[in-house]
Amino acid sequence: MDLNERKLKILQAIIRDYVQTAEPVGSRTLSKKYDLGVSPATIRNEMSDLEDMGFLTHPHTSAGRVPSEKAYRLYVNEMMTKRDLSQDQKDRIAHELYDNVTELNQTIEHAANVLSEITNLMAFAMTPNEEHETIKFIQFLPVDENTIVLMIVSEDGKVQNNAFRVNCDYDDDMLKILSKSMTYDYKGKTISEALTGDIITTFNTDIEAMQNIQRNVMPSFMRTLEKMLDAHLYMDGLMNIFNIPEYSDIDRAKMFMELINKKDDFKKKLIERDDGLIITIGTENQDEDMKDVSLITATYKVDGRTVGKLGVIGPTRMRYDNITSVIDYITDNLSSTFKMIGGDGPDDGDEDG
Amino acid sequence: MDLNERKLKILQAIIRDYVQTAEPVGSRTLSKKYDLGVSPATIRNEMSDLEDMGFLTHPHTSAGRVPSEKAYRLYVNEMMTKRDLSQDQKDRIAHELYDNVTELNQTIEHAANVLSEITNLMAFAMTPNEEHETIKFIQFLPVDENTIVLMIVSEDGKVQNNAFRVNCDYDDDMLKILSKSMTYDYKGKTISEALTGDIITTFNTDIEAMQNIQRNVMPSFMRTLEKMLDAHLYMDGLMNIFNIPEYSDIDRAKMFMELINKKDDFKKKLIERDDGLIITIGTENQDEDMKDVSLITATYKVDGRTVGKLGVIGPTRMRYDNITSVIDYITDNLSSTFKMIGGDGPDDGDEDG
DNA sequence: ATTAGCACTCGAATACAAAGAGTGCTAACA
DNA sequence: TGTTAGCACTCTTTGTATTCGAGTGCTAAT
Repeated sequence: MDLNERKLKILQAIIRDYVQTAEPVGSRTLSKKYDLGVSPATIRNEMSDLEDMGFLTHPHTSAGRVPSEKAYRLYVNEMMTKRDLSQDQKDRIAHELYDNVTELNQTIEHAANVLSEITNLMAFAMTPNEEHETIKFIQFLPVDENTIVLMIVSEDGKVQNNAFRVNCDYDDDMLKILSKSMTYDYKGKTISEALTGDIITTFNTDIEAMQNIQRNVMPSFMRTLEKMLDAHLYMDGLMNIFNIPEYSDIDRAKMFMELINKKDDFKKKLIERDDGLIITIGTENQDEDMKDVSLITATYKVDGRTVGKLGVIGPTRMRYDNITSVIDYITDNLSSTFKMIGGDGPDDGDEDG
Repeated sequence: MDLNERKLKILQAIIRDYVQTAEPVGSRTLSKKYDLGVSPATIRNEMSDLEDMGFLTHPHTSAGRVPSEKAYRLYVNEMMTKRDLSQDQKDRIAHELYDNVTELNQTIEHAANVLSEITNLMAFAMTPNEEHETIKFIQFLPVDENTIVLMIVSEDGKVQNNAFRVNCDYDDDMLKILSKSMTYDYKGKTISEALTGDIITTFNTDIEAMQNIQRNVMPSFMRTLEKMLDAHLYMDGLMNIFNIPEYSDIDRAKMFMELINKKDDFKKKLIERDDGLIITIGTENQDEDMKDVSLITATYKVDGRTVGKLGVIGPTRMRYDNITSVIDYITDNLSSTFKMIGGDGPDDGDEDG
């Protein structure tokens, strides 16, 4: 049996229709709605073949056909064409990503937001994983006699601060010396390197007190580095699941919510995925509890380096063509936004693998 | 007609039962489950009276009785007794609020988390509204030739930073002078005062360039102040709604979600509420779309000053006694935690209204 | 004043028939 | 030989009684 032109055309029509209506598609409706040039009976025969080939399934005898995962995969690989975004959509995206951009994280949050609004799905965006980010400077600031604020700034201008308490004496000058010494030693190192603990700061003035305060400060310093390393995951469009027929059953809705509510797990899954535009359909996700959702992720770049991911998650029945087009557009725009924010001097230097 | 002892006892039993089961309570089940010492027929008569008095309603003729808002209000005002928390609950709360506490915000987030887990409702916690918080110092730090990081620290050690771009020349020393001068002028002022724009910084060295950079920096400074002022709202336990019978209908679940998903609106509602433990039941909420939920909020304090709110939201049928006890316990513990973090030197000084 | 008894009500569950959408097969047709 | 009309068959959905049960409200007896 051969996947000839006509079978493809019929399969495509079924996918289109099912994606839109979420109802099994029958031969009669198909022949009425789409101009296929053959009778329902012929379509039925072809459908039967397509089912034998594994592209369609049958909820029960007297129902229409539903595309299988294999069909979606074929569609995504072979039949899908890139859509142009409407001017309105383009404007909305540009508005969210370019207007009033002061902070990286805010822009990424906006990206998740606009993606969910356009696709009507649950969308997410992850901030860059800072592993290869280099430290620019470190500063300790006194708040009161036992609270210190630590601030770490990376080359790209990302800031992480942390207030913590210590149980030893210190004064303004000591913190200044500490800041200076540690900046001297850590500047240019990546965060991962800093976290190994191999870097040891020594002081010209070998006052006991200096070493003491440093010892006291190190745990918080490490924790702050860890926090800085940690990618932040923004999610948006949770509400959309209430409009998706697949989740009109409260139990299914719950399962879906549980899946993405374990944020750390979900983040891990995202980090593990390959770069570029990746589509995994149903059981293609090795994860048992993702076996009837599809996940689309893409990476955005800064200075040609892959830094963050964004995407959508939803039922396998989704508008793969529209969604991938939107994601493409957003990642492109994000990347150019980040060229703007993230230091324009292209410090094209050593990037260690 | 008089709300005698027996009526109260029956009403209380009905409330207890309904809160637990979410099913209308009949006279027969009531007499079986609770030791009221009277027959179902008597209970029926009393129920009828209670209905006339507005404490019970009747979904339909042949159903049991359901407590009205008025009944819940009576229960909350008169019949409710404070519950002791189980040791397990106390331990969980202590664990979340005391262990590994380095940051205020994290502790508040944990408070929302543990509150939702214990009550099985949607819980929230709001960071202090910083209106009366005073500024401790202001610091501008260079990142690269046109990106500056601004950091504002309050007396209580809260930090807000912001990276932004400016279009004028500056160097390290200029930013140092700027930081020093502005700190001199703003130190001790509340954030609201700072936001009025009445404070004008002048420079000893009247170099043109200094004034120029300050002009460039002010908009971001103001925005950062605003951000600092903005209370952060943490929510937790959204998933719980899937286990609440009232929201087993997908449309109701959606309505509820929409209510709390407009985070800014919700935040505003919370800020507007009075201090202390406040319970509003159903239509007692002036808000139309909150007419069938109950909202319980409480405030926690730092140094005797009311600073933040937390609470739960859910169907009017909720365990008011358990919940208020838990909230009481958490706010007490939060307050003492914040005595710990927020500078132990009691700087009992001028607090301007 | 309390309670047993009983008729009555109304929603929920059950059963069953009819309708409708769709398939699969067969035979006729171009 | 590929295509199509026709028809029996399947299975869900919808509608309609019918029954069941929990519960009320009233009355009369205690």
